[in-house]
Amino acid sequence: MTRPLVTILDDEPEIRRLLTDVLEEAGFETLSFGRARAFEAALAKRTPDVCLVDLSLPDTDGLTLVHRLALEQGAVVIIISGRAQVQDRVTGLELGADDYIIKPFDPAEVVARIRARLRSPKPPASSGNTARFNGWTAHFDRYVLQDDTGEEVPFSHAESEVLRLFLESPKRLISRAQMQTSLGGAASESFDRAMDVRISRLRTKLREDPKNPQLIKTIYGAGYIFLGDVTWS
Amino acid sequence: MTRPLVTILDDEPEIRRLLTDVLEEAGFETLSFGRARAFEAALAKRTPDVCLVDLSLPDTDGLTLVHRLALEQGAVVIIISGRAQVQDRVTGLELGADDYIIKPFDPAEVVARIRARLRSPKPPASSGNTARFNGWTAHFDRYVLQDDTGEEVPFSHAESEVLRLFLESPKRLISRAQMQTSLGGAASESFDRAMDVRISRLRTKLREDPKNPQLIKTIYGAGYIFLGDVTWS
DNA sequence: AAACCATTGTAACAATTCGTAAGGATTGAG
DNA sequence: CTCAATCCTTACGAATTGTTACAATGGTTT
Repeated sequence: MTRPLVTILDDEPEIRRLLTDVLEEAGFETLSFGRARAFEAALAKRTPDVCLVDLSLPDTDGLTLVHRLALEQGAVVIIISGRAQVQDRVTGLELGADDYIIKPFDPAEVVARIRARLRSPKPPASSGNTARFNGWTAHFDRYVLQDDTGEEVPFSHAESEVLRLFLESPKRLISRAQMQTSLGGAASESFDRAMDVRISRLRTKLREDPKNPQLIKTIYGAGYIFLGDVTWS
Repeated sequence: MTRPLVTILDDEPEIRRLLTDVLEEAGFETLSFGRARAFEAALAKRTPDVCLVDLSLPDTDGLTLVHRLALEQGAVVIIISGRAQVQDRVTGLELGADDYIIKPFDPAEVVARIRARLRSPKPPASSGNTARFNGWTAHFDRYVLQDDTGEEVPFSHAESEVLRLFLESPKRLISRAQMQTSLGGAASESFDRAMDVRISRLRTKLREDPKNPQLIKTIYGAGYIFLGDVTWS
């Protein structure tokens, strides 16, 4: 539970198994995925400390994923790739990866490099932490909402996940299933009303009129739409 | 702002010249040495930001040097070695090196890896043991916190580890798992509550309001964020 | 329109996670 | 060995979040 979480994203099951074994042995918690979508779904549940990513994935642009991981999530990102070209390594590192390991790799070296990265912390996130919308300013670094008069309303981590999802996709329908996977991962099978409760609590903090919400609108049978005009800074 | 200083320690003149050229081109200041003794003499003058070290040096034990550089000087240490054995890399990284590049190397990759390391600045270890933040000055050499009025509050070693971790990564979510590895890392199992206690004591010394902490914020289920504006010196 | 079912809102409760006081184990100095 | 300092462990109260239950709402059928 308190061991560092390492996520493995690679489409080869053998690689996943090898890494899982050696990392568990080394005292890490592991989660492995073969597809980027499943991986992203799990991200919100618990931010991993280290992400091992293979770039040659079938269903996404790996470099974009690396960029988002490194900058927004603040995780240590290590690319593991069969592409041995120097240019690949350089661009991978420039995009924010913390290390680049070439296949075939030695498991012991992977462990050593992970440990080396965990020793030195990452710099503070400089941007992408604040969003303004309709009289509110959301400070995701401080977990605080600020209204026009400067009054502050704190929000929790669970609420921040929902709010961030809305603010990243304003004026677009977000289905319940989308939220579920985006926030809860492969959660409980029986209906997860936790999402509704999160949104309910968020609405309260945004001082929405329950009868006539202006910002978070419910689309019966489909999902939710966030109707604010969002500016990130 | 001055350009980052990269020192090159390698007994092959050609390698030194190649690295010097490419690093100067990339916007770094460089100093190169063929012997460890000359290198150490130069250390006293100005601590480099990055040290490129070849392990197979004639006049010293390279690994010891790496260890001292990494721990005492707080520089980024990158080993460049012809020894390709995995075990060499693992021990090099475990001794505190931040990266390990194998000869023959591509200059562009060396530059990319240096840049990647400089993105996350290493904590100043022996030089620069003082950090200022929000009305406080932390003296890690004396284990003392000083407030604006000059009043001093001593803190213990355990507290200093936590505080240092926070001051190195301000405004970033730090997971408990991350803390565990950063603070000694060994697999003491029920470490979880001890961490809470450390933070609790630190908060008391920083005179935080337990109901509304301004500096060390708890993110339920996720970790902690230190919200100070930190300047190291 | 009324009746009916599906979906959503939310209050109340339970489970989980966190804060911290108190006591005991460990370490180091004399 | 004793004492003192430090730090881990334990234990219990507090805060946050998920779950359940039921009311309210929207849509559909009769």
